[in-house]
Amino acid sequence: MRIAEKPPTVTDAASPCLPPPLPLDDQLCFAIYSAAHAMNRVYKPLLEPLGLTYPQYLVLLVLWQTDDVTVKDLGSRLFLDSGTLTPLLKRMEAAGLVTRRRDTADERLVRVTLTPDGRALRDRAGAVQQAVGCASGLDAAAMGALHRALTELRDGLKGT
Amino acid sequence: MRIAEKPPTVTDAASPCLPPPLPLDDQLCFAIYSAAHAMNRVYKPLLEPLGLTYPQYLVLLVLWQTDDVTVKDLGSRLFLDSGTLTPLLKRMEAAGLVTRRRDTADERLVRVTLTPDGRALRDRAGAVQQAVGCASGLDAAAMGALHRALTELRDGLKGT
DNA sequence: CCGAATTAAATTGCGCGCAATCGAATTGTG
DNA sequence: CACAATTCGATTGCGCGCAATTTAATTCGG
Repeated sequence: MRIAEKPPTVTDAASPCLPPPLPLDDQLCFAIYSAAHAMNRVYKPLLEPLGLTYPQYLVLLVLWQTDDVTVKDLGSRLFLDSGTLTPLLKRMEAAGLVTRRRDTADERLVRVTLTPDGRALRDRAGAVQQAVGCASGLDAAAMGALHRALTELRDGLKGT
Repeated sequence: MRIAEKPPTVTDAASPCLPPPLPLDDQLCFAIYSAAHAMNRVYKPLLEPLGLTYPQYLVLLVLWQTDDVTVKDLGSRLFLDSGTLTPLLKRMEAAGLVTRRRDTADERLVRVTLTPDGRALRDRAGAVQQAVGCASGLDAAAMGALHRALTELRDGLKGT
């Protein structure tokens, strides 16, 4: 079952015991991979004036919704672990955007909170989202369908 | 769940015409971002027995289709640059999967070719793709629609 | 021809992303 | 209470991914 139309160059002989690998451009994984990088390349120049990387922007999205969360909470929301988040949060703390301190009741937990500077960046995020939405070139319905399909795929893969 | 004291929303009043940022889970960029990482997490244990990372696997997908390509060709097909590909290809060369040598006619070019070992891995790639296809939990039609939408999005973002 | 502009890779530096491991704190069990 | 198991975060090591710069080869303009 091919995902896209038959590619021009490669001709598959009638299926042997093991099928030969699908060509690159027919594979869903590469469509996701390359779209993710393309998206990151759009965000990068928009976030640079805010002094943010894309993952740092995601952390702020969480904190703007729910301030004062643990590293574990952040990780479960962003699907990242402490190996990624700890140094990232330290850089954000050094930049004055968040504070990190141990929970007094349970000293295993590190609670992450917004500083006024981190909270202030919220105002400039709307323009970033708007710019990316325009750049996507998709209408709202297509974006919605894409969003649902990707979320379903991600959650399906997670269980596996 | 903390008691919600009203945050000092000086900023909301400051720019009333700009909408507040969408929540994380509503954003297409995060759906793509998290789906890409989920996909990578599925591939990793499947590729590990082959001694491959996912980007290395993508390089092989290109070479299995078209052997003997330049680094630049690889980059344009995978949307990667030499800063990523050069060390990656050196690791693949060290692993005995590809050879890298300067084009005799134009010494600026580095031509990448499969070794017998690299070519042999092709047989084991079909099983990997099959396993991922099953893990996705999507039917062929949904995968096809997703593939088309992502490719359109990626190419739309590229021009921007 | 010769020098300037262009092109292709390599290199450097930095920020993820994750597996594996560790140490400290907490919880569970007898 | 003791003590094993669990949980959380930090740390280490490695492989991307990309911007910026460098070096070498080629092409172009005069």
